[in-house]
Amino acid sequence: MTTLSGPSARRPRATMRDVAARAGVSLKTVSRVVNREAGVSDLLAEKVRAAAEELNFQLNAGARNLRRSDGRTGTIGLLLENVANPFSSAVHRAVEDVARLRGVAVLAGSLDGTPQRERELVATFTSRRVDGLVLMPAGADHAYLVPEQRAGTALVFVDRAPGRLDADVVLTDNRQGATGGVAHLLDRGHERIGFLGDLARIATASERYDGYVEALRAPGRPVSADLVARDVATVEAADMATTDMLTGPDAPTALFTAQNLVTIGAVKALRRLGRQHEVALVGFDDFLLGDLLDPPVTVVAQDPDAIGRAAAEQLFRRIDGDHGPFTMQVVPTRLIERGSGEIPPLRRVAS
Amino acid sequence: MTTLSGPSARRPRATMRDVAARAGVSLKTVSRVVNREAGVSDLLAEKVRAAAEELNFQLNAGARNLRRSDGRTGTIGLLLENVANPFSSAVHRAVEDVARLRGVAVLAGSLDGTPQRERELVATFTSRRVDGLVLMPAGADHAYLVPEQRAGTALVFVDRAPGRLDADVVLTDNRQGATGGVAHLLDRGHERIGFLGDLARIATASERYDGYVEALRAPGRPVSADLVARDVATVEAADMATTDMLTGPDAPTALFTAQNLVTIGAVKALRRLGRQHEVALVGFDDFLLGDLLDPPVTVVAQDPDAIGRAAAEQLFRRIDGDHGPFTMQVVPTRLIERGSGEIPPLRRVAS
DNA sequence: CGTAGCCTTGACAACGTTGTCGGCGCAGTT
DNA sequence: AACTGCGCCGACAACGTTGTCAAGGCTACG
Repeated sequence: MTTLSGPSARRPRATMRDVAARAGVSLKTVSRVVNREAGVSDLLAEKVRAAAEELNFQLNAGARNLRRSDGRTGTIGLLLENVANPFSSAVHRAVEDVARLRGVAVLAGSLDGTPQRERELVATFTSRRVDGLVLMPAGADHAYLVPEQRAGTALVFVDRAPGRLDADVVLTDNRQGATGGVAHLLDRGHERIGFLGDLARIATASERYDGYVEALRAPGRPVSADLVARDVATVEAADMATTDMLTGPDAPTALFTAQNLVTIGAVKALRRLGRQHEVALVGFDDFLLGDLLDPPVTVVAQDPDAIGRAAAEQLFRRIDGDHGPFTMQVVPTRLIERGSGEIPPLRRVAS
Repeated sequence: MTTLSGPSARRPRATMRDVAARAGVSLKTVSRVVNREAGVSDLLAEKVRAAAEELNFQLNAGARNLRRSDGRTGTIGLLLENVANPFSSAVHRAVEDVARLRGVAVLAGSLDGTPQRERELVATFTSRRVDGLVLMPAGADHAYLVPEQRAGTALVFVDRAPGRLDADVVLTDNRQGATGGVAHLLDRGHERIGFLGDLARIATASERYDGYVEALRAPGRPVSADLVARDVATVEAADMATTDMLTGPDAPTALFTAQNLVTIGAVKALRRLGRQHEVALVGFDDFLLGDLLDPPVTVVAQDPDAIGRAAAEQLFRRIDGDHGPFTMQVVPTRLIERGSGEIPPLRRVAS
C-alpha cells in the first residue's frame, strides 16, 4: 500500500442563494435560469450562468424534489436476482439504456432469492422516493406493495409475475420455450429425453417442466419418472444427477436442461463420461461461450435485453401518466442450434 | 399482450404531520420515535408506532437529508465500464454487499469507455448528493472532480488510477500478473511467445504489455515485432491476428492474450486451425466456463470481488471521516492452471 | 415547603428549492 | 394624461424533516 498526499480542506457547496448573491439577482431568478424557464432577460440569465459556473453550482436534487409539484425524483429502482449474474445484468443494462435517454438514475440491488431482502430493498428505494420500481421478485406475496402503488410508484415485474398484487409484468415464454426445445429433440428422433430442472417451487422452473411434459404429451410419449430430475440447484448437483441418469438402465439419448447452471453441470458430466458427442443436449438459457464448447451447446435463449427494454418502457409510460389497464408482455425465446441439440439418437441395441 | 384490471385511485403518502395528528402528539415526537431517539415515554412511543403503521408511514429520505446536519444520504454511486460485463458486475456485487451491511443504496451506471458519459453520470449522481463514488474511470482527466471532492464526496477509483486528481485507488497488479503468465510459459520451455493485447492507449492493456516485455527481458529473450499484436479490440480482430501470427513464418509455440475477448478470439482461431492442443495459451482475466473448453484455458485471474470489497471499504472509511493520506491498494492476480498453458513447446524441425 | 434539576414534550426555525402572486417599468391605447 | 396589458423580476410561503431551545411536570433534596 503506497501513501499519497491527503485530502485538502473542505469547501461547502454553493447554493442558489450564493449564486444569486454573486450575480446580484434574486434567488428565484437563479431558479428560473437553472430550470430554463422563460421570462428572464438575456442579460441576467448570462450573469446567473457565469456566477453558477464560477461557484461550481449544482442543483440539489433532493431539495428540488421536496418542493416540486410533480414529485418526480428522476430515479428508479431495479431489484434483480443478482446484479452479477449474466441474465440479471443484461436486464440491468437494458433498463439503464432506456433510463439514460431520460436522464434517469438507476438504483440497483440483488435479492438472492430471499423475500426478506426484497422487502428491505423496496423500503430502501421507496424511502428515497423512486419514481418506479422494476422487480425480478424473490417473494411470492406482494400485497405489501399496495400502499406504495397507490402512492403513485410505478411497478413493473420481470421474469416472474407478482403475487396478490396487480401490476404490469414482462415475462419470458418459459413453457413455450421448453416445449420448443424438447420438440426439437423429438424431431431428431429422440424418444427418451431426460429432464433436469431447478427448484420446482420457482415458478419459471415449474413452467419449463410443464413445457417439457406438454412436448412429450403432444405425440403421446410417456413422462417417465426416472428421466426427470427436479430440484437440481447447483452445478455439482446437476453433474451428479446427469451421471446417475446416464449410467442407469434405459438411459436417455437426449437431455433437456432447464436452467443455466444445470446445463453446465450436464456438460461436465457428459464430458467426464466421454459421451458429449453421443448424447444430445438442449439447454434453457444461453450462456456465454456456449459456442466455444465441443460440441457447441444448442440452447433455448431468453432475450434479457428485450425483457429489460420492455419493462423500462412500460415503467416510463406509467411514470408519464398512463393509467390504462395493467399489461402482461410475453417475450419469445429463440432456439439457437449450435450442435449439441442436433446429435441423432444412438440406435438401441436389442438385448 | 393480455389485459388486466387497471391501477386504482391514488392515495397520497402520509407525512410525519399526519402521524402526529393521528397519535395526538407533536411532529417532533414522531421524529424522535422514528429516529429511535431517547427521551420519549413508552406510552407515546407506542402510540406513534401504531399510528405510523396504520398510515403506512415511511420517512422521506430526501427531506431528512435536506435538514440533517451530517448531510449523509445513505446512497453511493458506482460507475462501471458496463454493468453487464462479468468483471464490472462482479465488482458491483462486492460493492453492494459492503454497502448493504450499512443500509446504503447503490446507484450504478455504465460508461462504455466514454469520458463524456463519465461526466454525465457523475453529475447525475452528485446532484443526488451521494455520499461517495466508486469509479472505474473512462476518462483520463479527473480534475473536474476537485470541487466535488472538496465538498466532501468520497472518491475511490478502481481498476485504473485517476488523472490530474489525487484519490484513493484499488488496482489489479497488471504488470506482475502478465509477467507471471509469460514466465509460466517460459518455464515450460517456450521460446517464441506471441502477445495479443487490447488498445495500447488503455492503461491496463499497456501495463500488461510491459509485463510481457519484462518477463522476456529477464532471461534475455528478444521481443520480436512479428510476435506482438497490440490494439486488438474485438473477438474477430483477435481471431484474425492469431491466425496471421500462427500461419506466418517463425510462428510462436505459445500465446499470451492480455484480455478477455482477445483470449476468446485466440481460442476460436486455434480451434479453427486445429492447433488448440499444440499451441500453448495463457489468457489474462478469467472467463466463465474457461474450464469447460478443450483444452481448458489457463488464465491469470483478476479478483473483482476483492477489488470491489476493498474499494467499498475504503470508501466507507472516508465517509466515516477518515482524513488520512490517500491510499493505493494493489490486488494480486492468481494463475489458474487448467491445461492450455501447460502444453509443451512443439519441437522445431531443422530446415 | 421551596427550589434545583431532570425528564418529557412541543414550538419554531431552518435545510435548498419551486409555486404563487404581486409590483414595477414600459409600450400601446383611448 | 390616464389607463391597460405585458414582460420581467422578486418576496414569501411551502415541501417534510431535524436541530435548538424553552416550557412544564415531576422527583429529590435541603
